[in-house]
Amino acid sequence: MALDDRKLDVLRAIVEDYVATQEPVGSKMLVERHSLGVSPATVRNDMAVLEEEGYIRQPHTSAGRVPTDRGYRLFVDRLSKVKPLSPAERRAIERFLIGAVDLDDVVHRAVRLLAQLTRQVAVVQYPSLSRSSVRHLELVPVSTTRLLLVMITDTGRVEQRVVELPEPTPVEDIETLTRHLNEKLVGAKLVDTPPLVQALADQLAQPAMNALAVVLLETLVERHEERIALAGTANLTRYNGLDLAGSLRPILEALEEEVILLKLFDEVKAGSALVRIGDENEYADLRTTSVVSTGYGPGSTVVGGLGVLGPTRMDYPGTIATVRAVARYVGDLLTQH
Amino acid sequence: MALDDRKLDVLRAIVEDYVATQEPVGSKMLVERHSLGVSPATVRNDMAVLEEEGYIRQPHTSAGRVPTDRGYRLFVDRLSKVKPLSPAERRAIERFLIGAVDLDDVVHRAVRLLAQLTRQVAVVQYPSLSRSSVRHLELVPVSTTRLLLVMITDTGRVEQRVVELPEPTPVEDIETLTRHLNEKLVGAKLVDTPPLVQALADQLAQPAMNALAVVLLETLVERHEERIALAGTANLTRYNGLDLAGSLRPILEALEEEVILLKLFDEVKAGSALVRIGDENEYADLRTTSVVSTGYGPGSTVVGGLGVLGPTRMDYPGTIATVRAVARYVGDLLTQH
DNA sequence: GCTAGCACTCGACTGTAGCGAGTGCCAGTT
DNA sequence: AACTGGCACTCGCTACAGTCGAGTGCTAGC
Repeated sequence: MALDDRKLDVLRAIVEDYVATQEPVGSKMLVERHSLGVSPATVRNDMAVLEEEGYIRQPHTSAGRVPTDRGYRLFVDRLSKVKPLSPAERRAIERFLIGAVDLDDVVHRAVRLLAQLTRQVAVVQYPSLSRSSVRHLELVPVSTTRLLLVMITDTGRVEQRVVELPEPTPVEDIETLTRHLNEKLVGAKLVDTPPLVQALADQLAQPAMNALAVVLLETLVERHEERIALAGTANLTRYNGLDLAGSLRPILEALEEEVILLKLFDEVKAGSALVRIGDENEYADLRTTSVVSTGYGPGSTVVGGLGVLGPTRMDYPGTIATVRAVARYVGDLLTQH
Repeated sequence: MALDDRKLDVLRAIVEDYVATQEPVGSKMLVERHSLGVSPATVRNDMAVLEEEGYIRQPHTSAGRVPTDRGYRLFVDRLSKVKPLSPAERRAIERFLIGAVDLDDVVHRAVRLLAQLTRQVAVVQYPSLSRSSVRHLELVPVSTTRLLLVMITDTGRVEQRVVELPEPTPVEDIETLTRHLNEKLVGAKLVDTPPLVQALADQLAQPAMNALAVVLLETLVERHEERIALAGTANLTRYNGLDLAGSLRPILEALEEEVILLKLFDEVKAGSALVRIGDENEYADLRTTSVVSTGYGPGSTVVGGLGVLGPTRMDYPGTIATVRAVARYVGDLLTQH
């Protein structure tokens, strides 16, 4: 059965009220607070239909209605209007991010800002290595058989690895190697480097280069080392109505697993927010939460993801607006650095 | 009044039982579970004295006794025997830390291990910059008026900063500068670098070097950039008997403040554990918790701190043993890298 | 198609009673 | 002098019954 406009209005009103009060909303309250132009009884009939269709449900027989995941989904897709950021928020974002001195700083500031503005848990992925390109490579001799490989990417990330050399190698050779590496690799996307590295190794046919190639290929490209920053876990205590051990612990545990967090950003695009509501989340432990995420990067490219995690009963329009705004600012900052 | 041996035995028994059961312990239980050789009534008299002296207290008139912060302090100082690590734990530590590939990896593994073994919140400070020395400096030109300063320390930390040059500087000059910097600074403790940098700036009297000197002095030395890794916040949900908003939130908030966490390691020494119980903590929000911390580093030097935070009712001997063991292994690992 | 009215449900809250772990004190024993 | 057994007392916890009220579904009427 198709839902007519009024039923959709009722659903919207239920979601908005429930998000605001965190209490099941009844028919009387609803007509009082929203000018729906009909009586509570009519609303009750509409509610019955909405419940039958699975958009809302009753916690107990004698309680008001609460949106289901499906109800939130409909709300997000069709009912919510975009909520523009207040000038105050906009200023807060600018002021907060402007003083960042390096990439670490940008990420840390962004994640704290996001947590503060949304009053939820914020997650920011560092610019992904696989999506970055090489700006500079440096080989630092530590001993005659060991050197440190330092790679700097265009997004400002710095990665280092220890390389064990198969035989003592004079400093001059290392310097030549550095020059060769930079000539070949600077400017290349990380995903495109493997053949280049291989070609270089074949061309030079030098033990040191071979060891280096192994490290480059294995640790930097295949096993993409991703990093994550997290903030606002204290906001989880705002969900009242959940017990400590039962509900909070699994969420906190999930938040400590980088693998899980990274999956949140798997399908993000720049500019538009991705919303996963309750059951739509891949991980069972996060099925009581919703995740709003988006991609960021210079222009409209995506070098990493950021987002917010909170109860399914969250202010979706506001959260979406904030997440997108912060992502845009972070992207802009990256182009400068 | 001096406490005789039996009263101290009673206190020890109370602490051990309370830590094990998390429930106030009464006189009857106590004589049943420990062979004290006296009757409950006698124990009650002893308890009355211990309470008068402030070592234990009654949550309610008709409840058993619970140790006070003062009671735990006495227990830690005089009553607890060192608990040696089980071979299983020892093996777990070795196996877990052995595969670490770089500093980040060491720190992350250590903090997770610590959280897992103690079932509490673990905190590990990255090797402090101010206590490290310079291994290598690199200047990477980004544009003609901007370059990236990368510093690698002997503990494996890599720090980078963007330097704005006052005027376009040719690449050759940058290379000379790099050579000079490394000649002067490599091997020096970071705290000792300011006069060296200043001398170099005076000697060269070059605009680029001056800009560089400012960045080096200000960001790397004066404002010591410290980093922290955290794990096991989910273990906070094990404290039952605390309410979400009232008790958990302030702790989670404190854990997100790097400044607060760093203070935990202010006075650590290598080899011995520092225990701060309840009220002894500087920050009001952590007055319901205890912190066991120690320093780590190659040999008996201290380059950073690590520790564990949990309820005042924690297993002090076990926690102290674990914290010290992990610190020793981390220190050893750093000497290898 | 909407509304007013009504009987019904059921969670939240309140007050009462009984239970039991634990205590303090005192008189008696070693 | 130190310890013990006994006893009256306290008080939090649980169970239970009763009341209240928000909210519902249904039906008859507009």
